[in-house]
Amino acid sequence: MTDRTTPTTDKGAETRARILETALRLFLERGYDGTTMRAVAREAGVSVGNAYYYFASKEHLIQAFYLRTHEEHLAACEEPLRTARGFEARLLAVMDAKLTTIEPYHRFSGVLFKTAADPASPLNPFSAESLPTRRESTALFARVLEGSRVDTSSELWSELPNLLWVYHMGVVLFWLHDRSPERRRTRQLVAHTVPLIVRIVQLGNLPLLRTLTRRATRFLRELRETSGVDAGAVEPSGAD
Amino acid sequence: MTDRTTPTTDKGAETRARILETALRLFLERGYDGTTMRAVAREAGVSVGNAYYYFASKEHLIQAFYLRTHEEHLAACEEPLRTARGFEARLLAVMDAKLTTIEPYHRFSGVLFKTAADPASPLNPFSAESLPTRRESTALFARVLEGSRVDTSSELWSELPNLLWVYHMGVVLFWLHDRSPERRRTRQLVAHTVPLIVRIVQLGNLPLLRTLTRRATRFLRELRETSGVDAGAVEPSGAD
DNA sequence: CGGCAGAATTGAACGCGTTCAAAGAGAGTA
DNA sequence: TACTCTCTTTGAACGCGTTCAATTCTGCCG
Repeated sequence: MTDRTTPTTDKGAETRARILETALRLFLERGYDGTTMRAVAREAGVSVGNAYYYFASKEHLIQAFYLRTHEEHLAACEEPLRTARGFEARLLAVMDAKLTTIEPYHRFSGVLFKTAADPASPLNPFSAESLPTRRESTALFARVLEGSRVDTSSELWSELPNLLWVYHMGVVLFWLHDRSPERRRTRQLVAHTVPLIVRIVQLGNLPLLRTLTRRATRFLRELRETSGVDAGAVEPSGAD
Repeated sequence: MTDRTTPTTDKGAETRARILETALRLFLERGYDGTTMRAVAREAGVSVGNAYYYFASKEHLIQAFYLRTHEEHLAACEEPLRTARGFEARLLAVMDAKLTTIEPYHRFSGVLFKTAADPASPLNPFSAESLPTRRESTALFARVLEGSRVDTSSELWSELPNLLWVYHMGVVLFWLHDRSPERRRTRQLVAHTVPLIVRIVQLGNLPLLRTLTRRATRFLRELRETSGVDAGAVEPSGAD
């Protein structure tokens, strides 16, 4: 959860929202380190203690960002996933939407990732706390496949949504370190790697590579199942 | 660099070493957050200000850890790389050495990675500040290839050391989140992925896959060259 | 109306990482 | 010895995130 206390009164909910909006605004204006909890409280018209009544820490305010971009990304994918046909076009659309969605937050994304990378942080993408979000993301990639003409008999089929999620995390990692204007290099990375992925998935069905694919798939499943934070194999038909 | 000031006198060098050793000991005893700069200074018999004279920040003390494990890893690879033959055996040996080397630091590795993940941090593996270390690592993987019987005519040849370095970073990332006893899951990951990598490299030379390999290689090189922090293509013969 | 329980709010205080003006120590020079 | 320059060391002070005992607000019951 993002907050320590879910407000029970309307007034409380309003205070909480005011603190959150102020924090997000200041983060964008001054960056994470440049924003103090005292400043957030002052500009929101409350005391510091009150901010901590609704948010357990400064990091938890950042988490609100993460959730916001995630939801924006889901929304931005709706239209392309309804219209686009073919694996490549659909994957490209989803990745493009991701980069467009997170672009405004690049300047302080370092802090976001910094806390997200900490295995103990609730922001960590592998943590139990962010499991719902991860499930939604994985389901998104399942939908990418669903509308594609990818051979569903492939051994890789059931593991592909998870693999694509990992790929997408890798792209975000690259994006974080991308200092080129308008994140052109990340755009290039996507433009080059998406067709590559499409080709590899196709090739995975060749008789020559069957054994390799099977071994890889079996290991991936085992890895997922022995993990404490399994997002599950996402069957396109079962995804919501 | 790890320090702000390189001591010019013997006494200064001694003080610096005492602070560093105390810090590393306390980090292991109490963890990163449990260790205060005041405690480090007290136990080292100096003032807080003095600690900051030699180390720009608490994070810079952590960087000493990183450098230490890196050097331990290089040393641990010497013997296997002299004796082991074949791509698979050599890569396995290097990865095994890595996991063994970093194991003692797993309990506070979260903090290490947390700061390392920040693009602005000097600890960041992609930063200019850690370029020398990255070069050494990449050269290590070049040596893995050097003693192997991998077809050097492969388009992939010159990019492989960099790719293996990225693979090795991925394994470390996995390791950070691995809560299994003795990091068994990471060991499994290596045991399964190393043979997979060997196979893929071999397959990359098949006529059928030539085009794919060439496209991938060209993009990798371009990516590396347009990057501000290029570790360079490491030719095995030129590696030291 | 009075009283009360729980939610909401306060702000002083704590411990932390970090800074900096000032003082000390030591070596070279006249 | 006295002066000076640079390297080293000091510790009080600053601003930060965070905590918590105390207070105020709010709706509800008798």
